[in-house]
Amino acid sequence: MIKDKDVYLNERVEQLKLACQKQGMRVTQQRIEIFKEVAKSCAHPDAETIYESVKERMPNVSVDTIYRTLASLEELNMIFRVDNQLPKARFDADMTPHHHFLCIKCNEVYDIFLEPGEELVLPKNAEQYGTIKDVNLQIRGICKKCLEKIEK
Amino acid sequence: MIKDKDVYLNERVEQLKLACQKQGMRVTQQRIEIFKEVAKSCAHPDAETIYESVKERMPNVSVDTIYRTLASLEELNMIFRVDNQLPKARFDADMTPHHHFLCIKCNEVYDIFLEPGEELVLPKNAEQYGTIKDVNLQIRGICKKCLEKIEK
DNA sequence: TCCTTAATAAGAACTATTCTTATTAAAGTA
DNA sequence: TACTTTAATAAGAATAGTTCTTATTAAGGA
Repeated sequence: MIKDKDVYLNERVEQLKLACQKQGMRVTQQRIEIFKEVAKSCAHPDAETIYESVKERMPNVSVDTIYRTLASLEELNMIFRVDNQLPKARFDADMTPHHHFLCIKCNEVYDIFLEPGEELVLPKNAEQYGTIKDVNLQIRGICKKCLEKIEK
Repeated sequence: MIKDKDVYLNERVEQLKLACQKQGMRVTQQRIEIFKEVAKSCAHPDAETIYESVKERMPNVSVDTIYRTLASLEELNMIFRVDNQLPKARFDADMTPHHHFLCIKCNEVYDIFLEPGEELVLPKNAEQYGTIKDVNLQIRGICKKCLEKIEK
């Protein structure tokens, strides 16, 4: 049974509200709009993109609020920053464990989900360095779309 | 038989010279010094750190040369950029395949080498996204040193 | 409804990096 | 070895992404 996108989004917004209350953080309109913008995108948007979209609905929103809010959403564990070597930070609101394929041509980020039962095996001596908080597999390459363009 | 550090460094500098010649790039003093600085460090230094060190031997070296040279060394496949979520890019001259443990407290980067015979298993559907050029496993956590500090 | 203060808007400031331009030096040639 | 060409450099200005400062607003408890 496939969950409706709006239902999913509403659920996540409710989670955000609860998380805010738990942390004594206020549930502001900006926080909700910015979170929704990340949560409904599958493009792993950067701050500027989020700013442009949110501004359409909230014309007075400031760039600073975007950055500040993204940082607070990160602290609340509602979104995370996707590792990349580009100057702009990119964000992802899908907190289910997954990895990423980054295209070195178009900078698109694709999600890689493990198949059921599949599990990422860590290097044997990974734990000797300290307490592991987060594991991230980045696969860099040229995506199918770009490969097609090159062929032409 | 453990290879002497200086021997290793000289070997790598020779590789750099060959790579430059192959690409029609000039073997400049700056290129060599900057490369050596990255190659002899195990701290995955950032551009500023490299600049400060190189400046001791070449007082007139410019910040721009550091960045430009690091980019050209990257193109020559003599160094690479370590993924991280911090504002400063960090560099690694060890091109043997390995992964990283990043401490979220002190920002130290530790190398994780696979044991002989060990191999990183990629997600089954990783290849469906395109041609893979590079695979990178980042493990984020709190390093032993920082854990000790916290205990005290 | 009022009050407290966390969160915000606006724009200045900052930091890492890149660009511009005149100068230097690598390396091929005479 | 000196000469020539031009890639690479130094210096500092410029830019891009992000963060800070301060006055104002609004969330949410009283």
